[in-house]
Amino acid sequence: MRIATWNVNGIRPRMEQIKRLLDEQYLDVLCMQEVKIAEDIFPHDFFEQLGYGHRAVVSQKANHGVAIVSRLPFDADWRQVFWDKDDKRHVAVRFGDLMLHNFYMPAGGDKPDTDVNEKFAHKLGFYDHLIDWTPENHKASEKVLFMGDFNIAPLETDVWNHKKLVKSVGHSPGETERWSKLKQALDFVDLPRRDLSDDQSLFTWWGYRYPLAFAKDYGWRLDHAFATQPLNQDIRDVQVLKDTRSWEKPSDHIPIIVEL
DNA sequence: ATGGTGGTCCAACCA
Repeated sequence: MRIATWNVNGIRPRMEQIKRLLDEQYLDVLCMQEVKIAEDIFPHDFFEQLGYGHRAVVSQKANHGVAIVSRLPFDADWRQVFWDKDDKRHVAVRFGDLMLHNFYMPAGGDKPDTDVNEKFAHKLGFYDHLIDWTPENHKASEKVLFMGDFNIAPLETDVWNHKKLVKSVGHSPGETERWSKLKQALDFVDLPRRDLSDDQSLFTWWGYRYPLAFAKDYGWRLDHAFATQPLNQDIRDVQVLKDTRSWEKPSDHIPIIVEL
């Protein structure tokens, strides 16, 4: 079973790229973030024709929005609102004893200061709620997979320049501490780093604003996949698909694929 | 210290 996560940055301008990813990678399940489309006009027919007959969509007009599309039927779907702000950032599905959660965490605005930046307060509040909620709803002995765009680059080697970026939103101490607490909540394995040393850099996002960002490898690791220990036993391979960032009309994020 | 791009939707917000 091959499960992927990808922040597509708008599902409508990314239809060709999504089809290409599904075809080339033989995916069974795709978790998407930032679909940016009203729920009632989600392109269900497109996925139906590609063989993804099972879908769980939590989205809205213009911004945010998540979806899970699957070839395999799931037994149940679940949506949770965190920090009392229902801007379509979570959907989950259950395949037998496997619980799969898809998250799109708040980005957090420009300044890492909760006094002047409400978006940063929202980001920390969302994390705090999730850190409490996770062990209330799951056990470390269950098979749980958290995937998505968590908008935090936790390690020094998860950004292209730690010293330059340590006071930036996405890599500040208040954020990286919360990422670690979330990881500890169910004794999760950080899958993309499972077989990679912490001194090796690993990125999943290169911004559009500076056009040379990808060429110069000015990246951040914002997208994550966490597995509980029992699930980790079942995981055969983990891939980060850097190549997709050089496709025509790319998303600014790249996919992570987990094979069970 | 600043601005660079892209998506949504048509002024301005989000990232």
